[in-house]
Amino acid sequence: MHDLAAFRKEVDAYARRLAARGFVLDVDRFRELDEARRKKLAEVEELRALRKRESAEIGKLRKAGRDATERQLKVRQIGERISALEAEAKQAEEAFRDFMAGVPNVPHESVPAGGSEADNVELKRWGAPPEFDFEPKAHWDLGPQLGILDLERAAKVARARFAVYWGAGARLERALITFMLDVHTSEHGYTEVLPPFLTNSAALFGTGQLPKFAEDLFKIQDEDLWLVPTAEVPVTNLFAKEILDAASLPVKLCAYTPCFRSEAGSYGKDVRGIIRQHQFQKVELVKFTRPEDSYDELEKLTADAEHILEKLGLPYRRVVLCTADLGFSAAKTYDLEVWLPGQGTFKEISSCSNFEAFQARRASIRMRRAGGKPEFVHTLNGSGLAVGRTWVAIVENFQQKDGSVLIPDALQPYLNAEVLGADGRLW
RNA sequence: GGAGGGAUGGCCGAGCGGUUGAAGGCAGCGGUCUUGAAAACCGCCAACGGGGCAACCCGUUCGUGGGUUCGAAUCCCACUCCCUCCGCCA
Repeated sequence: MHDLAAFRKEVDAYARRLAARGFVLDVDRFRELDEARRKKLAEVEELRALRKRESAEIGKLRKAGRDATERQLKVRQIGERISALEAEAKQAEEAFRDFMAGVPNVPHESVPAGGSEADNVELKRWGAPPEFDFEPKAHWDLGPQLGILDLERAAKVARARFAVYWGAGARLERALITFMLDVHTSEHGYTEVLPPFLTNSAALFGTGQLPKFAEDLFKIQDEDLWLVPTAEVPVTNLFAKEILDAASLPVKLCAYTPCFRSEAGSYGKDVRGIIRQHQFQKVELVKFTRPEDSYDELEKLTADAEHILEKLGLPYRRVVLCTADLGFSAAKTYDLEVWLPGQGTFKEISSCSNFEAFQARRASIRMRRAGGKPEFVHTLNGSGLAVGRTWVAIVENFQQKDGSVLIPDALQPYLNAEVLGADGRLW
């Protein structure tokens, strides 16, 4: 959601910036809806002011023991007109709000212009892709071979695009979650939270998944509850409708949750293996900052996510998304892409964004400086990291010729092992 | 699921249907005092929307949505959430 006063004042500038990300703002429609709404509002308010004055007069008359029947009749008629006008005003307000709710955030000035994801810009690379003296396998071959990944049985108990991890595979997933949370809390200063895995629609509106992207979500039947597509939703909304002390910012939270996505519209993409699943595990980083600090904090948050990859020795690159590839709520996004030898490509493993005040306005997350007025905070979040894809990256990057997988040093204490043997056991 | 109690400003908390946007306290801000700080004392302090260059004016908001009334924080109905007790249960 945008700052209405600013938006109204500079609609054309907003339209230009929105066009850069491929969104066509209907400026005429905006003006029409905005003016209609304000006109109705003014009418209603004028009548309400009149009624207020008249009612007070009646109060005085009656206190003085005088008759006010005539005035009462008159005010009753005003009341009827108010009711009628209120209904119209409400309708105009809703039409306007629906319109605004569908307008995405505008890209930050530092975001490269582009027409598609092909225009995203690589900013850095870390680590060298491993060299193999054999043909490296993809995880969808290696996992089942080791007996640690089972997609057939997952489809039996759920459906396609779910996974069952067995033995060392399950342990590896769990170790990664704990490892990531430990690093973020003890080395990067985040506070761990364990939020609900279901949220209501107000929370999803706050972060921007609703109303536009309902088809990407799983919903509980007959309840106002949805499975979380990312911990961003429950964690960002933790402070919805609150006013934080500016001195307490930035607030840095990290959370593990499973994430549930219907993946409607992604048919044919990443069909093999566990790259794209209806359920996956993720450790998420969320920050609430003062507006002037948010871009510095985005750099730090992204570096925090990168630190996990570096500790695990996984080669990756950082990409800044171009205007066309930006998500609905984001003003700027860095994607971290990990090298996957089985597929010979970099694959997104983390997405770190600054939403500026876009989510804060939708969810009403504010702060107050000493003695000042409430101001909207800036919100940020990023994966730190997607656990399932980290699992894939480890299995594919550290595979040996015999099918065993070397465990990165940083993870060894969590698995109490140095290698995941060709027999699927940890040694 | 059953019975009862509750929801008011950043926080706590009062509030006969008619200058109540709402007492009081805490916190915050400004000042007096002090070498400085604390204490004490004085003053200021809700949010959102609309209008205006501005001073300012108007409206809305006391969990949410309806209703009664000339007029609702205050009365009625429904719902949501929280607390206590009972039942069931990881």
